[in-house]
Amino acid sequence: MSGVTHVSSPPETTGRGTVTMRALSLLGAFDERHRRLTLTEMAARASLPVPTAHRLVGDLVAWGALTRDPEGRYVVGRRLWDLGLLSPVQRGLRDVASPYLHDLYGTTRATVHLAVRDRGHALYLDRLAGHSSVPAVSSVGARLPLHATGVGKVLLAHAPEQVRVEVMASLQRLTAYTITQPARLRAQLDQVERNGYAVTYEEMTLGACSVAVPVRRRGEVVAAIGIVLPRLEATIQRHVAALEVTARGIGRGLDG
Amino acid sequence: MSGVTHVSSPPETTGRGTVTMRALSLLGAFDERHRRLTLTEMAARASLPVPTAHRLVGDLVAWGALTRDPEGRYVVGRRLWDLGLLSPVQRGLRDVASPYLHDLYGTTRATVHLAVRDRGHALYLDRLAGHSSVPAVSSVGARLPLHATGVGKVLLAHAPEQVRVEVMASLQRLTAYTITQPARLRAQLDQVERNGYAVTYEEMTLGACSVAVPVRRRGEVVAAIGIVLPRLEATIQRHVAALEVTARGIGRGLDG
DNA sequence: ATCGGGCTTCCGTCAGACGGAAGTCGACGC
DNA sequence: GCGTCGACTTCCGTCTGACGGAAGCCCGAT
Repeated sequence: MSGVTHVSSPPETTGRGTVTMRALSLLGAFDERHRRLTLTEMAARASLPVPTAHRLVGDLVAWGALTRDPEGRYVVGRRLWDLGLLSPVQRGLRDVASPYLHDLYGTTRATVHLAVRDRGHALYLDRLAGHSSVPAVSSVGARLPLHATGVGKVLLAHAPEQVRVEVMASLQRLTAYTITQPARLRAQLDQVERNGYAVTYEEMTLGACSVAVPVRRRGEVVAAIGIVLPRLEATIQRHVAALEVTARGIGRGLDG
Repeated sequence: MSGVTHVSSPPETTGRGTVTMRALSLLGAFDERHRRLTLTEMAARASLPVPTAHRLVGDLVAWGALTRDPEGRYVVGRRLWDLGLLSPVQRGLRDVASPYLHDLYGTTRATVHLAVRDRGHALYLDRLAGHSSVPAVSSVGARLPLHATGVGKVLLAHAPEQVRVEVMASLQRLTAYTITQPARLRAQLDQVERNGYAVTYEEMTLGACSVAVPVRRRGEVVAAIGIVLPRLEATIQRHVAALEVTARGIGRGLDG
């Protein structure tokens, strides 16, 4: 470790693109809405001629980045799943937090979330949902808006001003209760910072409220945890207490 | 979907290898024991000249397959994590099973495992461990031996004869209680098949016993779930009952 | 100041990528 | 059955972008 300068950011010659980039763009053809693709579809989504895609995909399959499902469609392979788990995308955080979250789930029996901020979104790192939990849109790996979720508000309240400005610029309405006025949101964020917790009332999904608190490491907010409930009533304080215990546990775990 | 023939398996010209393969081999340089690598290390592990690796890694970083950590080392990037989650590596199974497993955890407060057989190993797809749970070596994505774990024995008992033979050929000793005699193991597997559940007594890790049952989909064993406890005593039947309820739930969920 | 290890840039050579065209395969309709 | 169609796979002549040794750079250690 020494001469760490920087990888020359891609000049993007707008030409053909390197072979590597082309191969990667084929992987990029997969997303939440496209988990199974035919060769032709992949080629189209990656803007590559079919024979070229065919060659590259051959390599990807040989290595295990892709596999074919029973119908012959291509799907993301096991090897990428393995690699993904290796990613330090907050891996330390997930590993440390996991037992605490399960304990919390055991206590509350509510859907539990662990999220970090990824640019202008809340990135869900873990999610525990029992069977009887409130149905929710979240899932591990999902990116949800910062302004309409419990963990999102916490993360936003502790984000740099620049991020807040960007997010405020387009507050998408998701339900009748979504906060779409920048001023109101800003007021809430101030409260979140003061109170140390955030709440939402059906702002993301009807029938789902949430409470969330920050996870701090050496004082700095590194993540947020929250629970989702059908309604909050007067139970907020109790939940906040449980969440805070958990958050402190995780914070300590991160240092150890 | 039609002319599904087959991707010509790599003739492996033993030459330089395609660009794509080289890029992938750089990703392959990462594993559980090498999560953070310098450029030079990656190049060495992939048997590539440093300047070549540098160019390829540049692309991988630009695309998001790799990132640099604060110290300048390379680590698996967020985008691969995303992709990995997309992998159908039993994704349906994990998604369906998740709530059931959480319920089971809520009831037993023991470490809960969900695993499938991957060749001669048990591949752990999910793992719930509370804080007070028995410390265990397992983790999501891990591959553990079939002969020394609860879920492993279940999966092995329902595996094709060929797999059983292969596994029997080398029964690695892990603790003083690991079963290393093929005959004894085979007798146990017969019992597992008859009884419908498997148990282990500190065969993988000292201080950790386990009970496991198969998850069936339309009669066929597709996975196994199990719990880990400090000891089993006379509680086996109760745990088996809880596990079976869960397994049936998952099995039904898979069909729905 | 000097050294060494690792990262980055250069650039002349040429291996290997490229992709249009043609061949194959299976499904479907008549 | 036969023809059509869509999708996959193979071929192969062209030529581009990959290759990697050498040199330069940067930083920390001596």
